[in-house]
Amino acid sequence: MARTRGRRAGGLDTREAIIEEARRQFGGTGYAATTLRGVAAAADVDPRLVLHYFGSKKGLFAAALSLPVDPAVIVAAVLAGEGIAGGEDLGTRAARQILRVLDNPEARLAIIGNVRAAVEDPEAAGVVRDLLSERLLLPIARGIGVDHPELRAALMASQVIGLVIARYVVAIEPLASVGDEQLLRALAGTLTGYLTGTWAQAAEGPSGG
Amino acid sequence: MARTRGRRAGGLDTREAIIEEARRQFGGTGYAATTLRGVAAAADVDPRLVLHYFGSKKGLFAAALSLPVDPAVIVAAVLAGEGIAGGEDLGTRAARQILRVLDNPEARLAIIGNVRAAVEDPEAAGVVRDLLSERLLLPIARGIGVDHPELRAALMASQVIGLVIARYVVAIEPLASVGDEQLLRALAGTLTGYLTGTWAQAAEGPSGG
DNA sequence: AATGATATTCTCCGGACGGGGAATTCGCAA
DNA sequence: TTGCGAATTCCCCGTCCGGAGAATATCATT
Repeated sequence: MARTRGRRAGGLDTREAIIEEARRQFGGTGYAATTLRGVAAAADVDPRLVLHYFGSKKGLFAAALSLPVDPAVIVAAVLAGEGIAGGEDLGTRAARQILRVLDNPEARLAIIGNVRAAVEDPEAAGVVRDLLSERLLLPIARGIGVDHPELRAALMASQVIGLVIARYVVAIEPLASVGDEQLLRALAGTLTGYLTGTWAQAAEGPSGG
Repeated sequence: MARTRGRRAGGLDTREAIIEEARRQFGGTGYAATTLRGVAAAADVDPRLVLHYFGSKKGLFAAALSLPVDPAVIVAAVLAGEGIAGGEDLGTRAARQILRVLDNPEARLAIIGNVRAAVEDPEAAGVVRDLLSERLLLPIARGIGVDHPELRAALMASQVIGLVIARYVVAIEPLASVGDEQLLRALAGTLTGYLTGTWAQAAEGPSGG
């Protein structure tokens, strides 16, 4: 607990410390359960300072959990296979990119925080929907010229969301601690099925039982 | 808004009305965002009455969102294929049962509420983990005698969780409004892959990078 | 008709939260 | 060395929440 009022001595970057702690708490406990007071306490700072820097709780959230990766880059990597050993199928490349992003602790916390917020708040849900489905997975599905690209993208999004929650939030074992190679193969199979499977044709019966 | 104090006239089942409204709110907005006062207001009742019946907010949650289906029955149905047209593979039968449960509005709200709560609260996460993974999907994986049943069950759980969130919470289109037949085929493929795929063998290196 | 149980409400409390006003102290430039 | 702006703190407010005590009206039983 700091005591003396006024500006602190030494050039410590307090603002960055607040952001870091906010990332940890938004990612670890969700939007609603994270309080300005809690972040401030953990960052050893007066709550008013958090507001001073970020204006509001939403401002803090936006500052802390803006994605440190560019979706377009990932899309290009998946479609072209650049920087990856050749010969892999599309689903494997997509799975590899997704797991690679989730391996970066900063990006992982940001993604978890956003997904958690999406479950809590409809507005945040829109952000996740736009980013994950429309900006990341839909371009991939469109890029390979398959039928029903939107549905395929949405299904992939569902698996990615489920993976994030099951592995990092609910922590279902042994999924939470499984090695990346094994997880990669499993996930690749699912994504391949969603991307290029032949299940997408509509049934003939109008309301068959 | 009711006004007169004391017991109401007529044999209306107020308790059931409260449970129904609680189910709607827990499922629709999550645990934290649901308030006793909000449920009480929607049920046209004094907040104290909710506490009188259920003791606490957690008590209300438990009463409202206890699953109206028995996991063991579903497991048996999937493993034996009873009541279902024969000749279907295991993944299709599992997918069919899952979608069937999600088609029941009461069960769906309960499941959504539990999944939402699992994302918010670690304790609720334990409940979901236990129910979905250990009581439902793990017995299925064990029942068919395949390797790594725990991992297969966890992966299936991740897809089910993701489906619930993507379809009903985040409402990603066209997944939210796709027909059951199409969704069944897509989901069946994934579950079959997780249940019987050959990806589960471990890599040879003990800690290879 | 009396009586006890139950359903239902009103009023209140302590605590936490998001946010704002204003004071204090430091860094930096003139 | 004076002064301005930024950083940091203390104190405050209104609101909402979960929950408890006590009063009142109806139901069920005798």
